[in-house]
Amino acid sequence: MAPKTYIADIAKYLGQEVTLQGWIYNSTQKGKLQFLMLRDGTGIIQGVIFKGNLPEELFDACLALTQESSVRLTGTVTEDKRAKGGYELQVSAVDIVQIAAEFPISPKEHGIDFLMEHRHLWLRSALQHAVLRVRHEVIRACRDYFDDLGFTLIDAPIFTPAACEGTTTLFETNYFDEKAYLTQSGQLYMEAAAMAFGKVYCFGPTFRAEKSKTRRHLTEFWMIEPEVAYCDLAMDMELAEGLLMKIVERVLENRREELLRLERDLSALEAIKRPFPRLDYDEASRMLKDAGSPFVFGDDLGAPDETLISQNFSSPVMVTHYPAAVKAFYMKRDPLRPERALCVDVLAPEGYGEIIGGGQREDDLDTLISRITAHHLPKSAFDWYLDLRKYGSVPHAGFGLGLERTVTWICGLQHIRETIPFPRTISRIYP
RNA sequence: UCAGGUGUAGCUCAAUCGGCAGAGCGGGUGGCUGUUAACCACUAGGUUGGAGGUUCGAGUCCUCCCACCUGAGCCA
Repeated sequence: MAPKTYIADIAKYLGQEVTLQGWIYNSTQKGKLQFLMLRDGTGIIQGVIFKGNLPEELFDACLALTQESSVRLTGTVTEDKRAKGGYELQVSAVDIVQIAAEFPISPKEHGIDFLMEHRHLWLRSALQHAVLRVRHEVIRACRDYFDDLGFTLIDAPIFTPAACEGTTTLFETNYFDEKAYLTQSGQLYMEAAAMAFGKVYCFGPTFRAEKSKTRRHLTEFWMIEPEVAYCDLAMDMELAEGLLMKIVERVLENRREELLRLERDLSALEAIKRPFPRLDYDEASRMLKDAGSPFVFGDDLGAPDETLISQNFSSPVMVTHYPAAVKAFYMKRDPLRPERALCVDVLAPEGYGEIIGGGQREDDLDTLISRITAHHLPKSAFDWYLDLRKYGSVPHAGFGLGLERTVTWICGLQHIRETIPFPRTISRIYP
């Protein structure tokens, strides 16, 4: 009985007989020869079937193998320059697990809507493997980064009683005949956790019911949100900068092959260096005005403005001190310029725009109460949050990193939707 | 919600001025011992997004509707 193995480990078995278990990625016949491209999730290898080496009925049975049929192939591993990857399997036995029905996704071109309609099958393709493996690496880098710094992972709830930020749209659910909402951010809960554990982060899904139809938006996306007690804006920015460096270093170290398959320009990632450029809102405004943007001083930066600024730098740009009026109620004001918030947005380079938003939180009870009133938020829903300012309030800060936007940038993709296994957008909840 | 665009075979797309509904791929059948999106021959495959209208005649023009795409606003 030949040992079972994975294609990723095939080099160890050169000259030996092994059994591989997988699916037919593509196949082609040439008379008495058949070539079966087998994938098993770890890689792809070509199986060669020659009529003279097999019982005739087995050779004929293999002719019936369709794309994505599941098979166990047993054969000898050989080296062959003619094969992609350098190795081949000289097949001696075939165990057909199932003959697949006609697979909708052929090796030829398809439109994005068709592919998304078949997302559950599209995941089998090489490019989607590459993107989702980079996603996995980014997640691992984030978790390792915070874990190594002594942070505690504290999961935030997904059902929440009220908006974290009053302006945006919430998904409403019926929670035993009461209204509940899907979370827009774990931040307020992380503030509670930071007062308990000092350094914390959460990593979970986030929901926004905004009717945004752009390549940067999903209705369900994942965020990594650290929160640190006794932390000011400058320390917060150091933390964010370190996280992004860690992500970039790790994907360059471990996912080079996937990035190259995605035709990512690696030099753009290799060019990223600390310290990242830091601009305050006034400097950013001047840059936009010089570039001829219709930007109005006092407004939030629009998507084209973010693109314009980030294109001027090879590393992510940190834009700070936005007008408090355009930011959330919990942002702490700059004591030197009370009309400004102690906040930071990090814009990814190459025009990718905002991937991080964060800053220092308002830690004074009375100020926070007046902000909640001014924003017309239901105070009763925030009683627990206000308790954090009553019982040992300290300066603290944190940020949220949008995972899919980060992966879009790292992979150099045009659109965010391929960076999550099953995207949810305003027009898609299937499959 | 607003602006622009698209909708034709399973998929990707053609169809001139309003004049016979087409190709490639994929599928099926046959051929080939080195294919990489193979190649060659044959073959099946259509409610042109939907409903009205104009016309001798509509994939094409008009009205309404639907779906999707790309942006804006909002945001990560």
